[in-house]
Amino acid sequence: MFEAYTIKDIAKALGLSTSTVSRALNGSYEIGAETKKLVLEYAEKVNYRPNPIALSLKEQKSHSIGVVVCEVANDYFSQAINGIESIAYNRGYHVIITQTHESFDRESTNVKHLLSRHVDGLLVSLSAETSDTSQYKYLHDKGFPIVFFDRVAADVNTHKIIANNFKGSFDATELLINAGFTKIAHLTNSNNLLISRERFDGFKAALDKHQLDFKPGYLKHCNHGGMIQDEVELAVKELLNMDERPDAIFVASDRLTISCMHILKKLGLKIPQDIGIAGFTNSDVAELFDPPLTVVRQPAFQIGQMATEILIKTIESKWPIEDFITEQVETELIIRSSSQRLF
Amino acid sequence: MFEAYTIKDIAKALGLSTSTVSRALNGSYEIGAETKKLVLEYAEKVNYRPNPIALSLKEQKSHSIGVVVCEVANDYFSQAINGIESIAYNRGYHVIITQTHESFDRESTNVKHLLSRHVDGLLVSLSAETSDTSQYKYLHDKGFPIVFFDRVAADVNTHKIIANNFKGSFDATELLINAGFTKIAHLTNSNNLLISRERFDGFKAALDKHQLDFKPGYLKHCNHGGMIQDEVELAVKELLNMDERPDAIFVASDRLTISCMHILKKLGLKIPQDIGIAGFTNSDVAELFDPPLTVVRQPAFQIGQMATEILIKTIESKWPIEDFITEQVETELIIRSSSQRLF
DNA sequence: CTGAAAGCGCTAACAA
DNA sequence: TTGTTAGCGCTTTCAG
Repeated sequence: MFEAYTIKDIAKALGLSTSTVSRALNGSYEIGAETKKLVLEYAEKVNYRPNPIALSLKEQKSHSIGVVVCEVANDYFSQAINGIESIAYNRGYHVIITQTHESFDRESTNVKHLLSRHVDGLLVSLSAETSDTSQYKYLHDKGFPIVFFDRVAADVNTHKIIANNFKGSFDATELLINAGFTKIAHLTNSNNLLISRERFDGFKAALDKHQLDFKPGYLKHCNHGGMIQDEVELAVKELLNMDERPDAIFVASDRLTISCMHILKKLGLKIPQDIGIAGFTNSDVAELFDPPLTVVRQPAFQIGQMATEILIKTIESKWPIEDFITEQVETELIIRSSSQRLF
Repeated sequence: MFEAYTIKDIAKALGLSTSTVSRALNGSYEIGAETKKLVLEYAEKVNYRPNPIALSLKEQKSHSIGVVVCEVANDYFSQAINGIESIAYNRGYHVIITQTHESFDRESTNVKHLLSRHVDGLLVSLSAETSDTSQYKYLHDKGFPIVFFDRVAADVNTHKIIANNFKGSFDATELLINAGFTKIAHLTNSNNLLISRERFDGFKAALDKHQLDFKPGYLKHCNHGGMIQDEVELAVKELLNMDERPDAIFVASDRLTISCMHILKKLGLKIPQDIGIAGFTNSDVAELFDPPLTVVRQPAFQIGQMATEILIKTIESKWPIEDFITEQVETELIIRSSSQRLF
């Protein structure tokens, strides 16, 4: 079961050469049917498994893919990783996960580490701090397979899988507007991230459509993506202390949404009586919140799967890829009572 | 940055032999200070990184560890994996994660797969369905490094990291009793799992201490660990339909606790007015629930770290390990309003 | 149809 | 102190 039989063992046992055994195992045609059968049966009997490390060394491929995300313990990313693993596993790749904790330095280090591990490709979701994407550009130009998902680099022309952030944001904002909220604040991640900008655009477009003014003071960026509780708390307090206090907040990032809820609770605000809330999150328990939370949910599992499919296809492509695709998937707006206007 | 310089390249460039370069790089003493400096400087300059695959082949070690858990998208396990990664990364190991989805067959397949990948050791948390642990016994007897965490195999004498399930359970149950609940049901995972039995024992001991009868009808097992929503729903409904309906439920597993909350909400029951609740979970948002949920929380991150430390120590031990340790860590009881008696 | 041998990158025993 | 060489498991020319 776990003793490693090698090709050599088989060759010796059967009085053949290693190359013959190798050929038999790989279904080569230039081999006698007899010998082939013999080898296959014996291999089966001893439960022979080729040594993947030897194969990797030979093929100059590690059969592993590197993943760069901000955090594993995050609903969106744990679901995405689930999707990544599910595909990778079936295709014979393993997955090396690294976390940036929203730091650009750690992101760079992780990428270098993954490369030194000779991963065959990279699945990347940028850190909130990242504005310099030159390392990816460099690698991509060299022909190294990279697929971005969710937090993509606008200026690297490779494969990307993203949600329809504009629409997700637009719909949620419009929902708040239709519910009767007129002073809607927007709490979002670092502006470095394209998703932040797209989500802001959706937010803004909904305001425009309904002839609501956009107040710059209503826009708050948490540049550490909610990693630093105090940063979020400060932002929320600033919103609440404004002369014309917002009557609702639309939050544009998973972790931020949760942090925001914690802070509003801590401050003793009633939702939605004191303030309405809607936000991006993939939490499976938003329904259980007090009050149940209106959310924009992304198909994280599928996004992980799609990104991995494309990455592996790129890795295994015989030809240099020229056409890089950007796949966009739809978000889902789940309406609950946190976005009802009750005052 | 990503061109792979090899020892051979360095040797050629410097007019040395590969072995000299190797020795210089590995800080061997049997080498001239001059040469060493030369090599190191050049290696630094071209950013030489040893090929881990070649190393693995040579050392007959993959520098990877296999992880077997039921699910990644689960608060407890995603936190544990976070801990696992944090240690493994620093020690130069990578982590291959596999999921059982609570199926014994998948668990067996995963273990075989990991072995064929030549992982150097295994970090295992059993599936709810697993009662046959012979594959682990077999491997362990062969000297293969295995560390169990959380859901351990009682009959395999290897390293184990577990929470103090008895006490966690006892304390939570006693809390419910002290709050005034007298008819406390126990919703738990498959009895195959030692943690289920330990948690039941803690539950039972608290009842005994307070002279409360244990009603067998109040004990419900969900053998699929909450993976099958209908199973949980049936169990909860059976409890609610009993002649002497329980006035509280103590839930003994992360996923089950969440499922139970979903179902009670769906059935329109008010917590804690209609029924009190406390349960094991590592959710970071239990505070936001309606009502805030009283939980038993495990130090999942640390458990992951400890398990990985011990596994790597075992892997790297020069001597066959004889003494296998079982580390027990304390749980934390976080008291919130779901366990208050309001009727 | 089958075997011998080289080579993937690296280490280590053996020579010099 | 340095170089030569074999070998880790496998595939793949090149001979036979």
